[in-house]
Formats: sequence, C-alpha cells, structure tokens
Amino acid sequence: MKKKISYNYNKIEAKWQQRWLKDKIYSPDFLVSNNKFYNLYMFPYPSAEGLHAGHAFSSTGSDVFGRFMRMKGKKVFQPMGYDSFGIHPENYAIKTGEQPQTMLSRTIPHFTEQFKSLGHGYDWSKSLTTSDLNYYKWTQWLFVEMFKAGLAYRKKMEVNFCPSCKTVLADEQVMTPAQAGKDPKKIDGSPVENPEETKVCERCGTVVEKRDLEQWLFRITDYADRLLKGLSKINWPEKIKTAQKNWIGKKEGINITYSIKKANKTITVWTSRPDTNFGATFIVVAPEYVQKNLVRLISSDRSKKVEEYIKSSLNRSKDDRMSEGREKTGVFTGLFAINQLNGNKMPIWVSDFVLMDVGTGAVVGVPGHDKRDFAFAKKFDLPVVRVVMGSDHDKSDITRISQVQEEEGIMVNSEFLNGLDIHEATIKMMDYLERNGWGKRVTSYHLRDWLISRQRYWGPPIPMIYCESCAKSKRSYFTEMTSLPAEATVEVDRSNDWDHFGWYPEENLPVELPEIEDYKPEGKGRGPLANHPEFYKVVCPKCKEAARRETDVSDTFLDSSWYFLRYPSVGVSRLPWDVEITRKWLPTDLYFGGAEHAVLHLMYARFVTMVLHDLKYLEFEEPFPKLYAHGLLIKDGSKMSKSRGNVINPDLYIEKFGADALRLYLMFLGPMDATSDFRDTGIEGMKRFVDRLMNTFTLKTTNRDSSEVISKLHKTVKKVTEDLAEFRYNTSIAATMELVNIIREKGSISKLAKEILVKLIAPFAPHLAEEVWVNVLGNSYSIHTSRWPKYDKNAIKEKTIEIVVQVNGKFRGTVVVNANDVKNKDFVIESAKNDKSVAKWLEEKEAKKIVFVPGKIINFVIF
RNA sequence: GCAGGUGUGGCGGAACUGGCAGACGCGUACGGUUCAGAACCGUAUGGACUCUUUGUCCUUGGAGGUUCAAAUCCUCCCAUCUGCACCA
Repeated sequence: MKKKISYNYNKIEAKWQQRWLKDKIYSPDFLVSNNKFYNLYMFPYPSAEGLHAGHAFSSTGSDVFGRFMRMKGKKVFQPMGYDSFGIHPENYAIKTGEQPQTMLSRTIPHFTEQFKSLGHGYDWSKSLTTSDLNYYKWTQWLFVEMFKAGLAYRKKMEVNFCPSCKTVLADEQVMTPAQAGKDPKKIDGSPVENPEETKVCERCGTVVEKRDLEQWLFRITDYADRLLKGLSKINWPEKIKTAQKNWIGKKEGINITYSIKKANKTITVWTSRPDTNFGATFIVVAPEYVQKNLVRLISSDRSKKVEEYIKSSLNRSKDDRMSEGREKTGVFTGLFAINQLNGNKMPIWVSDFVLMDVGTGAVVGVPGHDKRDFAFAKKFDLPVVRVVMGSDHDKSDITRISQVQEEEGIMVNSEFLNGLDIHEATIKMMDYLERNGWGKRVTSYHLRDWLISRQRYWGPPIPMIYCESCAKSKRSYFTEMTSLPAEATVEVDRSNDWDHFGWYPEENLPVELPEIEDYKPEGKGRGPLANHPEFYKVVCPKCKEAARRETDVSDTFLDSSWYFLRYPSVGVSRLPWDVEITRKWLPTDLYFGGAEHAVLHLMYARFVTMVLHDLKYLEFEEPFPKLYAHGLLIKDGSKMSKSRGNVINPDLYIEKFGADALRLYLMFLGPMDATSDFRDTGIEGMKRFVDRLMNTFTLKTTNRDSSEVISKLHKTVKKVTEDLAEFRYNTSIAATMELVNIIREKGSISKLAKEILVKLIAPFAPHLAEEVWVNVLGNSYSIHTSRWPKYDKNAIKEKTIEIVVQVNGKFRGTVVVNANDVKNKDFVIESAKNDKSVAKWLEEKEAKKIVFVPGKIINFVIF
C-alpha cells in the first residue's frame, strides 16, 4: 500500500501567497530593462461583488504565460488594476442603493483578495484604480491635450435615450429585445409592433428614443488611415484585425459633380461604382441635404410638399429611417441634374433612406445595379437602365444585372468600358471623370468620431469651462494657442473652430468629482453635476466674468485608453508616466484579453497612443504589438450573467479543491481561444490528478530512470515548452498527465526527473510546485525564479522506429526497424514484405509503385 | 446581405508542413478494497460484423474532387456562433 502525503492545499496555498508577496518575487526592477516582459491583462470593471469564473479563466491564462516567461529568464512585470469609473460600476451602485465610492471600497478589496487567492504573480505595488484622483487627474490632462491639439470638439448630435431609466445610453447599451433578454415595452404602454426590429434599453427593455444633444467628440477619423495601416505592423489575431478593418471601413470612391438644370448650382454625389454611371436615371438626396443646399431652388408649388416630407423624416430616428425592409418613401423636388456622360436629365428626389453623414448626403440612383435604387425606382416608376460591359468575366455583376432583367429595363451597351471587369472599369471611369473635371477621387470611412461625453455622474469631469461673454465676443482658445507642436504629423481640421468660442481648458487639474447624494441620472440631457452650482459656477480664466464648467463626464473608454502607460509609473506624482521607465518598459510585450474589445477599447487605446506619439510624449505608436484574444467561459451553454443566474464564483471551488486544481481545470478545458463550458464533474477529475501528481513526488527515488521514462520526460519537456509558447495549455497539461501515468506505472523516479516534472507544472499549479520544490525535494526557494528545464535531443531519439505499412493506402500492419535503417528503403521494403499480416495482403503480386516516407510510412500500390 | 470563425465518440477535446483518427480527461460498465458508502486501485469503453483469439468493414456536418494516402487541400451545399449592415 502506497503511503499518501496529506496535502492541505488551502493552508499551503495561503502560506506561499504570503511568502511571495513578502519577498516581492513578482516585482521587477524598473530601472533595468534588458530582458523585460510587460505582461498585460485587460483589467476588469468592479461592477459586481467579486470575480466570476470567467475572470479566473482568462487571468489564469495570462498568468501561466507570465510564469513561463519568468522561468525562461525574463523580468516579468504583471500588473493588475480596476476600471472602476463608468456606467457599469455606477449602475451596480444604483442597484445596491449605495454611493459608487462606498460600493467600490467594498468590492475592490474583495476582487484583490480573489486575484491573490488564485495565486497570480501580480506586482501589487503597481496597482491602479481609474476612479482614484491620482489616476483620473491624468485622464483629464489627456482630455486637455486632445483639446489643445484640436482633436476634441463639440457637436449637436442624435443620441439614444431611455425614457424609463431617464438616461442617455451608449450605443452598446442599446440592443434588440432578444439580446437584452427582455420583453420590449413602450413608455406609454402601447404595444410594440416589430419586436425583432426595435431597439431597447439593455437594463429595462424599454424602447429607446432619440434626442439631439450637444456632445464632445474626439477626431479619431483623422487617424483612420493610420489606424488601418498600423494593423499590418502588429501581431494580432486575424479575426481582431479584420474586425478593426471593417469598423474603419475604408472605401475608395469618387465625388461626381452634376450641374442642376436651370440653376447656377451643382450637386455632388459620392459613389464607389462610377462605372455604372451610364445607367444613372435619378438622384436621391437626404432631407438634411435639401435644407442645407436646395431649399431656395425649389419652386413654390412644390416646396410645401417637400417641406412636409422633410419635417416628417426628421422626426424619425435614424434607426427607424434605416430599419430593414421598410418601404421606400420620397418626394420629387422638381429639379433635374445633368449627367455629363450622356446628357441625360436626372430628376432629383428627396428620401430619408439617404443619410447626411454618409458620403455627401446625395446618391446617384442606378437602379440597374443597386438593390435599394431598384426598389426606389419601382416605387416611383423611374426608368431602370442596365449597363452591359460586353464582358462576362465578372460573374457577380452579370448576376446582378440578370436579376433585374427579369423585371424590366432598358439595356445599354457601354463601348467605353467594353471588355473590362468591374475593377478596371471603375478605374477607367474615375480617370475619365477626373480628367474632365467632373469628379474627384475621395476616400470614405465607416469610422465615426468618438463620442466622449456622458451625461452621467461616475466619471472624470470633462475639464472644460464655458464663458458666455467670451463666446459673444468670439474669443476662441485656439486663436491665442501656441502649444501645438509644429512637427505634429497629423493635419488638424479646424473647420469646427467656431464651436470652441468661449471654451477654455481647466488650468488647475484635477477637477475633482464632488461626492453628491443625487448622482442618479435624471435624463434631462444633462449630467447630475448640472444640479450643483457649487461645482459648475466658476470664473472665466480669460475675462474673469462668471463662467460655467462642463458638467458632463468622459466615457469610461478614455480611462482605459492609457492605463497601460500608468502601471509602471504608479507612484509617480508630477507626471502621468515617468519618461525613463516608459522608455524602458513600453510598449507592452503581450496583451491578453477578450475579443469583445476587438474594436472599441483596442481602437481607442491605439488612437490615444498615436496622438501621444504625435505630441512627442511617446516614442512608439502601437501600444500592443502582440495581442492574444482568449475565448469565453460559459456555463450550461450560455454566457454567465446575473440575470440568467448562472454566474460561477471561483471562491467556492478554491475552497473545495484548491487554486491549483481550479487553475489546471480551467486551462485543461479546451483551447485558450475557444468557448468552453464550466462543469463541476470536470474539476473533480482535475482534483484527482492533483492528488496523483502529489503522490508521484513521494514515490521511491531511484538513481536512474528507465529508458522509457527518460525518453518520455524529454519529449514532454519539448512538447510543453513548445505548447506554452503558443498558448496551447490544454495539450501541455495532457502531455504532463501522460508523463505522470508512465512514471506511476514504473513506480519509482529519480530526483532529477522529479525536479523537471515539478517545473513543467509550475506555471499551472504554482503553489503545489513551490511546496514540492522546497519541502519535498529540498531545493532552495523559489521555483518560480528557477530556470525552465531544457530537453536533451539525444534522449528523444528512438533506438527503434515503428513504420506504418499500407497496401493500397490502407493500414495493414507495422514494422519496427532499427533507427539506423530508417532511411534504407530496400531494407524497410523487405522487412515489410516479411511481415505476416502484410504479406497476406500483397498476395505475392508485384507492387506497381512503392511510396516510402522515411521513418513514417511505406505504401505498396498493387491495384 | 457582407465579413470572420466553428462543425471529430455519450461529453470536453487530441492529431506538428496530408501519413496508424479518437491522445489526455470526464462519464459509464465490470472487478478489487470496504460492515457499507465515499475515496482509491485495476480492466474495458466510436459503430457494425465475426466472436476463442487472430480479424474484417464503416466512421471526422453533407455531396463531389485532387492524391499512393484527406479530419487536414480544392469546389458546391448544410448547420451554427460572432461582428457590421438601406454605408451608396
């Protein structure tokens, strides 16, 4: 009967956690930068009482890599902090009926305790919390820098509003009822017509409304091209890069200008398919376009009808106007534009399916080549013309044409574009239009400017002051500004400068967020701070008249757009980051996080870094050269959420099975980047492995291992080393299990083998590994700063090799040959032929062909 | 509709540049240990046929194809997940 070691994991784990913290083994020296490894993990928002198993899953994935790197000799910096400002923690505080500050002073320490109990190697001396004054004063500084650089501006725009929660909602909080898991309801109690198409508030399921409000925005669109180009320089998953590419949505097109008949005016449309322009039969403009450009040209007999239409469209929300499958509406303006290509007269219509902020707000109608234009033409009985290029080597367009053909239409054959495919025809047409001065190539983007202001309480107050008297006398901050570096590589568009008359940045940061009782949003289009004159009543820094401080706070994504810059400099008080430390430790070496941040956070952080680079604050412009996107941990087939009641608290499992068993289980579930389901039975199995593993170290120690164990040991070192580098944690653990199984079969193991085995498991089970390393094997503390094992190539080499024998491609047996004979084709063929089970299939026939892959396979083709 | 991903036993998943499909684990069954249970140890475990063994055939969402050889490469479908979407 084997003697079993009694392993009190709770006690042992706590012991080592305290020792690691005391000895600061996870705190690197920031003045030394050679061999540094900045291992960043996406910090959580503490909008719950504590961590759920998903956090445990992803943070362990990050920690395993950090531990591996440390044992590979890197100086690893692995910080942890909290994204504690913003709507999520605020909503949670509202729910618990507390002040956000009170709630966080309870939850953040709990989060920290939980992270510590998982045994992660964080440098807790460099932790940060975005709602700390010491942090957010620099978030405000960042806003001021943006404003000074001309990258922050104000604009009246349509925003989402929940009439029940009385608050403005971010886009990401507006979803279909199915996504929100709610029954849709309207505020006045009337029935909801199309439940699948309506957009509701994530929290209460009320149908959202649209409101026009003044907002602060950042000119991220100025950086669209650089954000796109930068993607080719960074090592990110293709999936995430594609998401960013699509979000930026760069499209090459052309602005074509047509003259308006009987008017000394032109109309400009944007299109990506000018090659179809021979088929243009009408023009459609957005309602806003008419207001801005065409109102005076419209004859009095038509103007009433047009005005009515515009008014009713503008009452509709953008979502409503764009709702899928909605029947086209529109009104003829009485105006005509002339198509220079063929002299055709094109009636100008107004319709709400055309958006002012896409392209020029005017679209050329080519119903023979565009589904939407076709629907419009059918509805209002406009002619349909198809352009045939006399070529059939572009299938997709031919299909589109023939679909329309079934209905009706005139066909024109374009000799001009004869024989060209879409791409060639587009280029030829663009060249032609530009040569004649009718068009100008323009690149368009899907990316919109970043809406930075929130009419909420829990965020950094936007550090701006508005002075009415300065605004009246048109005093702009920019007219007297000199601090923008002359070398900034981005050309700043100042066309919106008039917006800034009377606005000044705060000179004395921070603008402290006052603690107020009435912090809940009222939904009047203003933040709760707007009810606090003691906050907003200030003196104008310019003219010393009474002025008003901005009462909006900034978006939580601004807090998280620069936190990685702060970590190494936590404790530095006069600067957001120390120049020397930053030069040594940034950019990050690995960013480990969830794919749900593919566009928002990751795009914003890249943008902010590029701006700071242009402002000469940083030497690099990509903050995350390597990104790993982990998968999702689900429970019973669906995402863990409080409303579903399937949230797993890791504490219970740590208590019952130990942190090491939980870590191993989470990493063994499946590939790190896949969606995995948490199951209780699985972790019980892992606890059995942990116990078996412990017992392996107390097996009889021999002087020499059997050749089988030696070979397997070195193979496992090779496999685990390679797999860890590629985040293949599940197969690393499986390989280690195989090794343990073989050792246990043998019943004894050398001390050296024990040391190698415990090192292999150390990144996954750091406490067990330390305990074994120090107290069972008697080595000096700590295993986590010891060197990763190397394997011996010679030990892996097999003396004999098994070669698969196939006949006609089917497995018919194996032959074992000496390693020296592996490349000897004739010898292997003879051995195979002599094998009984193979010979049966060869039937003494002569092989037509023999495929020989040395060391792997021999295939007789006899057919 | 567009873009990207995924599909392998009862389950989670292995399979490096095409070379013995199902590693490792869970679950299940039987046996051992036990007063009994838990835990532990051992054996078996894709399906069908044969059945004393040896063994044969089928099998990686479906249908074709390339190849001596396909889970892997190509074409077309199907299912499913995630973004974006009347974006001109």
